[in-house]
Amino acid sequence: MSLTGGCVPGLLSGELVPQAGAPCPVLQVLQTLPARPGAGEGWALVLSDGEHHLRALLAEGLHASLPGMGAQAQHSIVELQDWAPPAEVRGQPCVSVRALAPLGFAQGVIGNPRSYQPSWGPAPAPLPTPEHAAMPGHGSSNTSPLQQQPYGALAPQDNMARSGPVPQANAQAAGITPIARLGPHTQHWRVRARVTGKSDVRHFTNARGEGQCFSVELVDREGGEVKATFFGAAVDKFFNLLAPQGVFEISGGSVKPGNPRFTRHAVDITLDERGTVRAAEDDGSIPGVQFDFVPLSSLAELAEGTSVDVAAVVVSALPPTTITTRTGASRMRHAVMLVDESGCTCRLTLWGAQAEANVGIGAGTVLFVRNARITEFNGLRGLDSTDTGIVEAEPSGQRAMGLRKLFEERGEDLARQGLAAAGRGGPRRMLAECAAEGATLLTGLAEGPAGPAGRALTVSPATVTRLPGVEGRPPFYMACDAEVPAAEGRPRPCKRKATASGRGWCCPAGHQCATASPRYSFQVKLADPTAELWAGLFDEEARELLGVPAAELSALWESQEAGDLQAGARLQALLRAAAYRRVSVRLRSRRDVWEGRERVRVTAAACSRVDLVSEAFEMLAGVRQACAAGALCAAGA
DNA sequence: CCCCCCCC
Repeated sequence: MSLTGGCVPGLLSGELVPQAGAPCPVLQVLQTLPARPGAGEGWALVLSDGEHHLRALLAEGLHASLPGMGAQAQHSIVELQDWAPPAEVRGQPCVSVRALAPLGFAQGVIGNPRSYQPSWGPAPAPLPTPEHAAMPGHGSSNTSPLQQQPYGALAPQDNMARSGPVPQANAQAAGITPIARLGPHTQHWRVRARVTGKSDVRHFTNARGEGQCFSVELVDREGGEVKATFFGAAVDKFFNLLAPQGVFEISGGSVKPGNPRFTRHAVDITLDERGTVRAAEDDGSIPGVQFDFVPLSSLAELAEGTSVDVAAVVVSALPPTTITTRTGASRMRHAVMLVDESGCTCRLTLWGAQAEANVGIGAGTVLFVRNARITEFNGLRGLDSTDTGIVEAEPSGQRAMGLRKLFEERGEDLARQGLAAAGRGGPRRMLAECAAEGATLLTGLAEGPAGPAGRALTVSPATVTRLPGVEGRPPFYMACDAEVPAAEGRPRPCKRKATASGRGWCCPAGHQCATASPRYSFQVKLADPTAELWAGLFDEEARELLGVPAAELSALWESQEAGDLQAGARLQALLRAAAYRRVSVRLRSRRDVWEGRERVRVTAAACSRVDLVSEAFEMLAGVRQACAAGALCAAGA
């Protein structure tokens, strides 16, 4: 079983029609999405023939023929059994599917499917495959609209004469260049586009002196997207004019290849004061903001810095804070934890204007985020808002409703894992890998700028096989309550080990306090099928494991010391309940010197009970990968 | 021509 290579152009041109007795086109589901993000009418699919992809609308009720409309259907292989000729939906040709059947699953995306629109890209257009030629209705495949043009060879007027899967009903107004046809050296272009994102003005200093710029994200009626950046005097001329959601004709700038580090598009536009921008009539033919959602589960596989769109619900949020940047500027920051239907959680940090515009978001808020950047902190993947991105809070539609339902059903559960969630967003490791990381540290080879510390690795599940007992050293210490200035925000407690001194407490930092607070600190033994490892747990992680705060346990401990047998029994019960518990832990190895000898200590940066639902999703993904050994497995196998 | 920085 393989995909019907080359059938996408046939489907979009209307040349490929359902025919009794003919083989059905076989396609891969790249994405499932509401037909109109935010408007909630039925479902659409992005389907791929391995070379190109198209949007397909599903007839009512048809989504039930797929194994699931969330993460489950992604990458599945389907057979199109019946469909209507292509029609234009919001400026995009779209095939309406009347009947389809699932055939199986594949591991990841097959081939390198690209947009069906004629493109100038450097890679040669895929040629029709033999299968393609053999498909009924494909007799004209040698007139593929995807033949290449050299860079810059395409003058705007050529566009009109060129056949292409963009229906001629889309014929451009005179002199308008489709964004999709902007090549890295195209000159004399004019685009008519909607502003879907707009940055603030950025001031900078470089070799040429002081400068300023701002950027807008644009989409045109064919769905082509590009970013335009205005420099110098063009900022004063056009910043106020270019209102978000407005439609404008823009020309007089230069087009250059997009640097994938800085843009999600193939080319970038830059304009100076010689550029022109004028407001154009908004006749509704240009789509609004287009989201291209990816599941949070996919973030682990994407490169850091990649720009993505996500649809998710907030399960917990820290209060927004204002931080001072290295350059002394002040900037609002709002970190929230997201979950989506893939079952994965992920941090999202909103910055600056995006944070200010959304200060009210919190647990239960559904967010559609466009153009979020994948970042990593302490080895944990997360998302940051970007200046031309979009954060849409509480969108309408079916997808948003699904997320609200997810929050209602599992929100409390997920919020408890909250910002301490271990395990999401990075590949999962086994304990043997953590042990190996520690061994490398002892060689000194792994020493990075952060000193003798290894990477934080997520292990899930690991089983707690040894805990402190009720005899000997208590599993907590008395921490100094003195307030010390924090890097940002409110002062934090000193937390150093305090010793009783007269009526109060004192600590190695020289603080004298009336009170001190118990905090957990103890070692546990963890086991998984590959290794056993001792790891240190501090207050928050230990509390996750034991289920009670250190103050409660320390009170029992002291009563026990005073001979209270009942307290002793309760203490024992608490510790026993945590034994053999399965946890997700984030472990970091550090090298230090103790009693003259170098050693490696492992501490838990996060610890939470294994989340069975997330676990199930990941196991399901593993089963699929195993099934897919070659490429595919039979349906129902 | 910016520029992915900002914070835990």
